[in-house]
Amino acid sequence: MRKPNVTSTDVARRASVSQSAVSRTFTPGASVSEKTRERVLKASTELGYRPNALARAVISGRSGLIALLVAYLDNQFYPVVLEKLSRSFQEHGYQVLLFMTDPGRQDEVVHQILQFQVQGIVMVSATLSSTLAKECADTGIPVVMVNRYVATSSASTVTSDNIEGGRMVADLLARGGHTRIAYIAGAEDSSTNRDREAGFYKGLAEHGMTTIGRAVGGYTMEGAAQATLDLFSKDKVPDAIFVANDHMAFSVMDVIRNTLSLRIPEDVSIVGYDDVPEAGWKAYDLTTISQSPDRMIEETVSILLNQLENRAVRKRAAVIPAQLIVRNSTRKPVEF
Amino acid sequence: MRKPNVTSTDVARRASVSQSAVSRTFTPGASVSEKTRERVLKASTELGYRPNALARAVISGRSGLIALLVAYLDNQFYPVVLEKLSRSFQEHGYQVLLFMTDPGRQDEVVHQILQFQVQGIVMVSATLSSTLAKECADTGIPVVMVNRYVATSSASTVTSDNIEGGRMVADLLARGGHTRIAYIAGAEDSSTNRDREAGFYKGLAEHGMTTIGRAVGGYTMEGAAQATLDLFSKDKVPDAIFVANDHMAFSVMDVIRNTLSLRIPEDVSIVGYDDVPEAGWKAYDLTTISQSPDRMIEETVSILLNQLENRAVRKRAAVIPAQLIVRNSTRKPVEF
DNA sequence: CTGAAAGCGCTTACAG
DNA sequence: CTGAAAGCGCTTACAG
Repeated sequence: MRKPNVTSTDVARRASVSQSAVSRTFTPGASVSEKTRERVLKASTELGYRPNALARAVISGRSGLIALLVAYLDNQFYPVVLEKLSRSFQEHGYQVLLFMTDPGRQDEVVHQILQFQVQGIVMVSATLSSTLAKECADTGIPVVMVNRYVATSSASTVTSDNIEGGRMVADLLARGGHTRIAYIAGAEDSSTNRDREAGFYKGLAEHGMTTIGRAVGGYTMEGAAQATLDLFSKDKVPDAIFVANDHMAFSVMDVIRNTLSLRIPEDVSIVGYDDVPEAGWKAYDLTTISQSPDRMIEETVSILLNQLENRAVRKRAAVIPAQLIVRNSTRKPVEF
Repeated sequence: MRKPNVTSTDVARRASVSQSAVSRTFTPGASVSEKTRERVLKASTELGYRPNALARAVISGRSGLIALLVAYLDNQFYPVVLEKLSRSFQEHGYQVLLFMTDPGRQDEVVHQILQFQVQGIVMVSATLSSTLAKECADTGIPVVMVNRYVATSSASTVTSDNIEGGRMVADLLARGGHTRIAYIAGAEDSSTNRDREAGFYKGLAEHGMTTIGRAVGGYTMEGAAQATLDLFSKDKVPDAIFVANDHMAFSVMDVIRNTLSLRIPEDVSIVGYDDVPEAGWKAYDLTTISQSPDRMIEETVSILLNQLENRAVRKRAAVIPAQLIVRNSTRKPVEF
């Protein structure tokens, strides 16, 4: 037996009150007498009534929906962020509309998003074309990009202090006595890669050093494996590699140990970036930089909710301090 | 400059047609002349009109929303499933509403879900109380539980053939010449654990064998680490362990190698379940059972969409064949 | 093919 | 506090 959808009118009839009274009962802060409220609640339970959130959204202009755009989840950093973000929005009374985007097809997806009257958009490691960013801004929908930075955009950004993070890695490797340092890049066009690399070179320069090699892994494990082989096919092989993120670093470590039969950290030190859960697993025990996902999420939610409540607020760019996590994939600096 | 929301009426006015004509232009299959359509489209572009999907949902009774309930994402199996499911629903024209649930608070969450008039619910490794399952059934909202099975429920289920999977593991270990075999369980009350364990014992029995020990890891890495220490603190230590899932198996392997200083597979063989991406990483190279997530997702989407289109369809229980993936965490059977 | 009109389920001034 | 009424943006018979 399938119940036809129960509406506020049905409840009103049963409780012998007006439809408005039913609506008020389910509107926090609306004025209803205790007696009316009780009758409405009783009738609602009996009929199995549940307010239609969609109709409410249409009339109130507040959908309670936040769109979350994610490009891929194989790098464990994203599930972590996704889970924390979702929980946080839920706790604040918002629902999360999830969109998996393909690079390049993001604009198409955003069109769908806008149809659903989302109140805000969070993009994780994905960037919005400037046209679309403007479109959102015009519509008054705040956009926060997490882990990516686009200068021209009207969107807010939340990123780790990638430049400082890169610098810290350089410092650790330099003080560890490494002399043949290499870098494995992520996607060349990503702001995270640019900043981590820039900070890394800056940090090396402070020690009067530079890299002996560079290869591009494109943020994939396969790319990183190939990049590693490339670096070790040269005359001068690295004694330390900074890999643009942990996800690639695991692949680099596997190749170094299993294909090249070298020891970590005795022959080569490896440093990653992100401090994803696997970095703490003993098989890798990877020295890395924590992006402090908790703080990133906190900032993201706070920026977005602020903009929802006070539409005058301008975009913001939050930079979360980087934190060095020293494990055993790197030789210890002498001072340690 | 913030555009006020553009509505179909605005477009109608600009295009000098009726509001109905605008609506029809955006309704696939509705009858509009080419001339009208063009005028509407032109006006829409000029004004930046986008149909309000929420209003459409209210009137048509089809929200186009599917709720996805996930309990946690730290086991990489879930992000994989989540990503594939989302993409598949998107491709079929549905949007995904994501809910992270806490065990025990699932009913509360489902109440919110129902308010959003979702057309279907997919629960990944989460179970619905029977009360709530009935509530959904009454409302005519199909529910599919992935990776969990509840006999009494009116929900459809999609699971790996966990019994056969467990049996295959037993067979592999028995034929590998192991004589002191142990089992590390997941959450005792989960159907996946029950079935994997039952199949495992059944398979051992076929070889006239049984286990020498059993410990409970509760599907967490910490629990699995402790379970491993417990098993190795007995007089008779295992030479093979079947761990209820890969996520725990990684922790087991770390403890065996780093804390107990034993070799895998020379001293102990390890088998997991799920074939998550990390199982293929060389540092673990874990023998495991693939749940064939692609096929699980395919079944899930197909069951749900079928029920949406033809409400007469009853619940279904799909069982996906298990597939043994032999890597190097296990001693090879003599026949190999 | 087209427009006027009714209606989806709700919120929210408005007047009492 | 309460109800009648207008209205959110849309779809969909209905009559032409």
